[in-house]
This record gives sequence, structure tokens and C-alpha cells, in this order.
Amino acid sequence: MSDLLERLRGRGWRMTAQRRVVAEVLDGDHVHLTADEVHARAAERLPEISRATVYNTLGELVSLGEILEVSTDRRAKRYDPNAHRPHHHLVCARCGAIRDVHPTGNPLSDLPDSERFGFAISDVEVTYRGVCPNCAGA
Amino acid sequence: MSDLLERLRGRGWRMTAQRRVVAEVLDGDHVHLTADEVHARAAERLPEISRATVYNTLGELVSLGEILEVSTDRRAKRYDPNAHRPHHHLVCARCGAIRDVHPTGNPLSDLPDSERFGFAISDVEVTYRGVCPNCAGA
DNA sequence: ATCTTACAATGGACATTGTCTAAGTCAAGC
DNA sequence: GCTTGACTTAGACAATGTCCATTGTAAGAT
Ligand SMILES: [Mn+2]
Ligand SMILES: [Mn+2]
Ligand SMILES: [Zn+2]
Ligand SMILES: [Zn+2]
Repeated sequence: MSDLLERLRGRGWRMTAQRRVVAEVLDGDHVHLTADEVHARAAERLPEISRATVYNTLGELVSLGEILEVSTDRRAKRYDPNAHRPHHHLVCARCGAIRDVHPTGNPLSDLPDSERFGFAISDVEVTYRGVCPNCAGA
Repeated sequence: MSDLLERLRGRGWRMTAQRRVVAEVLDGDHVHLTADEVHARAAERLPEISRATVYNTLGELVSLGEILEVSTDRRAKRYDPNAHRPHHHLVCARCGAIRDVHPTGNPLSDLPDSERFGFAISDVEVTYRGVCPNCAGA
């Protein structure tokens, strides 16, 4: 985390209170916050921070490869600090809870040439959906 | 297609000009239109059709399982008449072209129990991304 | 063929998520 | 401590979608 701030400073980032607090909010495992959630948490510490700055900072962190954009539902994008180990997502259909998962195997090898339509495929995204133990009741 | 209209009538659908034209617009393979695209095409035949009716009709067709909602990008949802053979999608990162694909294998078996976090998984969605032959130049 | 009525269509207001801009502010180097 | 260009801010704007009150009509009943 302070690793992150160091890396960013090294890349010529001007270090502002706003950027620091956004970077601090985005820390941990299985963290997938929306921009508005990031804004709310950042505003607890820095009440005057604006939505525009949160969007700008998130966009910059994505460009730098420090966080990922995740779109598991059709609502708001979510921002994922787990950018360094590739993974996919498991989403609860009821409450929206999201977990990082690491399937074995490579879905690319499951797609025969005849099903590639001449595309140069560079990325595969897998989303598992189901009901989490919490929502399943007992 | 007239199969579809028959099925819908059988389900008690009141058959209106609007519903008929929406159903007719959604026909074919590799068809993944946005609601506004459906509206534009429907309006060629029925100029007074409203956006609300297109949204309502699409929603009903989805509920009835006659079409699928597909979210390959963060823009508008797309509506897919190919609801009867399960499939995944291959998307061009440049132009957005979408093809239906049928990978072999089952991605569920690639997810060990230890990575399921107690979820009851009911669905897996795979999106392949790349550059289509058209966008790749020669 | 006409009547009746519940269901459907319409236009427009509203909501959510995100982008953009003009003006003010400040981090960091001198 | 200045200076300056990068950063932040508030709010307007855009894209997509939902909701509601009103008007219209498909289809069964007479
Ligand atoms: Mn993740
Ligand atoms: Mn499809
Ligand atoms: Zn849940
Ligand atoms: Zn393309």
C-alpha cells in the first residue's frame, strides 16, 4: 500500500490528500467498490473531496495498472485493487457479494479455431453466478 | 419466428403491432441489438412506436425466456434472440462486433470447491475479447 | 357489428452512472 | 516564499434506463 504510494510518486504523481485517501480506501482482498462507494469512504476522511476527483483518480490508477475495472452487473463499475494476480469473479445473484476466484485451466483452449471467426483473442473474462451461503439461509 | 409469435399468443400475449414489430426485428444469428437500435429499426416500420414500449416488450421477452440480455461492454444492454442454444460471446475490442461462440468443456469443473466459498453456483458467463479480422486490417 | 374493459402504448419526468469544463487551489521545484 | 502547471471543484451535460398518468385498443361478450 505505501508501496503503491511510492510507485506513484516515482511515476511523477503529484501527491495530494485526495489521491492519498482514494488509494488508501482501495486496499484489501475481495475489495470491489463502486466509484460512489469509494467517494463515500474517502469523504469520511476528507469531506470536501469531489466526485470528479474520485473518478479522475480511479481512471488514472486503472491506466497505470494499479487497479482493475470490474463489471459484474449492469450497475456501476467496480474497482479492484487486486490487479497483480489474474483472477475471475464469483457473484451472488441475491446480494451482489463478489469474491475473487482462481479457476484452473485456460478457457482459451476450450475455444476451437472454427469458433474464433478470425479474431485475435487477447483476453477471457469468466463470471460465476450463484447464491452465497449468507443469502442461502442456514 | 412466427413460431415465436404463436408461442406468445399461446401464453396470453395481446398481439399488438408494436410487439409484432419488435419481435420481428429480433431475428437471426449473431444478432445483439441495443434497445435503441431495436427502437430505430422498429420505428422504420411503425414510426410512432415509443421507447417505453420497446423497453417493456424487451423486458417481457426476457422474462419469458425468448431472448437474452447480454452485457459485453459497459454501454447499453444488448438483446439476443439466440436464447435456445446456450453460448458465450466473442467481442471485438475495437469495433464492438459480437459473435456467438460455443466453447467445449465446462468452466464449472475448473473451479475447485475451495474456490467456491460456499456459493451454490448456477451459471457461468464467459466473454472472449480480441480484434476481429475486419479491424485487424489486411 | 358493437360494446366493454383490462391490458397495452405513449410522452415525458425522473434516476443513475459517468464525462466534461471553467475557474479556483496548491504541491513541489526554484 | 514565489511561481507555475498540475490538480480539484461544482455543476452542467450525456447516455441509458425506469416510472407514471393518460390515452388507446385487442379481444372476448353480447
Ligand atoms: Mn477481483
Ligand atoms: Mn449471443
Ligand atoms: Zn448473497
Ligand atoms: Zn472489429
